[in-house]
Amino acid sequence: MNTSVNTPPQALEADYYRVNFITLLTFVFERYAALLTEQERSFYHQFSALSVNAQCLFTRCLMRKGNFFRVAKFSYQEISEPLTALSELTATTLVKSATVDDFNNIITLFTKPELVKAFPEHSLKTLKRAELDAELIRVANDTPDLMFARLQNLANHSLIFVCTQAFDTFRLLFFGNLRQDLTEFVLQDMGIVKYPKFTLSRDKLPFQNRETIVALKKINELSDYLHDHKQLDIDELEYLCSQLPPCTQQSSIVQRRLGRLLNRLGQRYEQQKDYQAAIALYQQSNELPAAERIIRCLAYLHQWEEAWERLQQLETSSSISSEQHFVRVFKPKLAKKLAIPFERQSLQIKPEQVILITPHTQSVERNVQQHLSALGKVSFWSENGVFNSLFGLTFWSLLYADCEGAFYNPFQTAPDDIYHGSFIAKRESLWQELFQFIACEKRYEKLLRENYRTYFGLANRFIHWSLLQQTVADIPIFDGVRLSQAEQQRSLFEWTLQRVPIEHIRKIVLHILADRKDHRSGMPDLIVFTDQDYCLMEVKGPGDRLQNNQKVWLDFFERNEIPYRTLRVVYDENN
DNA sequence: ACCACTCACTCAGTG
DNA sequence: TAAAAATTCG
DNA sequence: CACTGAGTGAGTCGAATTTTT
Ligand SMILES: [Mn+2]
Ligand SMILES: [Mn+2]
Repeated sequence: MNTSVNTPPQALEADYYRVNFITLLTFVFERYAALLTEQERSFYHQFSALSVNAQCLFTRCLMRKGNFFRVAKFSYQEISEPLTALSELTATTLVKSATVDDFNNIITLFTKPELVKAFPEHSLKTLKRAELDAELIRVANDTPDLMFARLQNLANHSLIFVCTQAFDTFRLLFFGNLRQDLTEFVLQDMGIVKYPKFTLSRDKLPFQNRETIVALKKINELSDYLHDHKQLDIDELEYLCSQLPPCTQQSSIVQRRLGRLLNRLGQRYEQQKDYQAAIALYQQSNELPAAERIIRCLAYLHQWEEAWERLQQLETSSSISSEQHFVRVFKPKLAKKLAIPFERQSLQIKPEQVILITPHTQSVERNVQQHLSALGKVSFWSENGVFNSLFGLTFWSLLYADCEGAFYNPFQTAPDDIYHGSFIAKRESLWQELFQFIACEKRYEKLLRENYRTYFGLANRFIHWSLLQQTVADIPIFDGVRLSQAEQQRSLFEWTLQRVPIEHIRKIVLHILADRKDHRSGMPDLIVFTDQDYCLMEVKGPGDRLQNNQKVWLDFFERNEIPYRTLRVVYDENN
């Protein structure tokens, strides 16, 4: 795969991460001092008062995974005396020496051989690591202090606990989320990720009150918990729900993330067959597919009238493709239960084409690509990548418009309001201008090429540069195809512009624009190029079926005369 | 039911 | 959002 | 004594994860 999206690494200062950390802290403190707790302000001030050495050590801890560390094991060139720096840290409230209560967490800081040697009186040698941990925890019930002391000794009394709560708040305020961390800085410093120029909003800050911060941190905590615990019974779910932040008149970001969390909790209740509880959660959610799930739950509960009522309401109120599709599918089922007459309005989608090919170890999609190449057809496995990329290239000027509430930190890959209903309205004049501009096919094609060249490699949520840049030479399958030199080196981007009518591209990206969230996925697996034509091809292996969002896209292709087909692969067992 | 492997080496037991 | 080095287990 | 099989310990490997820049 081509890697020319990147540039060679730059040299960094020895304490680059400390500098970045201070940048982050200062950024937040300057803007949000009023929203911080006393503890968080003290976090900032205590850190600022540390020696450079101690600042480095503390930052190193925060960059690592977990809350517990064994500083004696750290070996950093730029930290001259880690244990001295550590004593400086333990004198503050930033870091606490580990206590016997932390025993369970501490043992992971030692390797298996170390533990075996440290506790020769217990035969640990033959145990697997997980069993070893469990066994140690078990025997530590009898003599916890002694065993903890032995580990703390072994580690030169450098076992510490670092509470990340305060830093989490700073991260949240800086990034607007808790997914991103200090690595964003270094990736940018090294030139591995480059961002387009955009101006940060300064007047209106995204966080206006403490409640928003508390709510988001709690939502994040519960989400993580759900992620790590796949099996939860109803009591546990109830306990989680009792911790949910109130959803009264919250900021839009809380609304969205709380909605997603409510949906996940609702799904767990559905798995436990507690549909009443699930409905109660979905009703508080404004995120897809809450409305659909409520109706499905009502159906599970045999509350047909209520379900019918809500379905009809959804049919008239929602213009979202996936919800309309749900109505189309579910309405006949409910109507039948209620003995209401209805006319079925099914989608007009071309039937599957069946193909028999010899099985390989590769994926079905690659198999089909190989098959196509034998027929002299060039194809790329692009899924949503190509058209989302063309979306980004088309609407680049909207995405990076200088607009209040769009960009809050230097590491965003899309404006913050990209999924808001008001996204276009807020950029109305630019939008009108651009719409006029791309009305002309020549101009539009030129714009796409220009933006591709000008912005190539800049981080953007919709644009997958490395995919656009791919050539058949990057895909091992095409060794047998006879292609001209030019075709061999032609990028997917070029193939697309040369084969796909600009009118088709425009229709598709406008459709994505109409609902950036709902229409970003479900596009076919392959884009196939023939002499003059192209075709979008969804591949289905044995047992695979068209998903709803795929059907919606195929329906769109049908109505807009965009060439597509669904290929059903049957493996030839004789080979 | 168990689970990295190889390699060189020791050592007790056997004929 | 990349790539390589280091660590760890088995 | 020659041979065997069990056990040991060191070193290494691959895969997965974590850390670094
Ligand atoms: Mn697919
Ligand atoms: Mn498929």
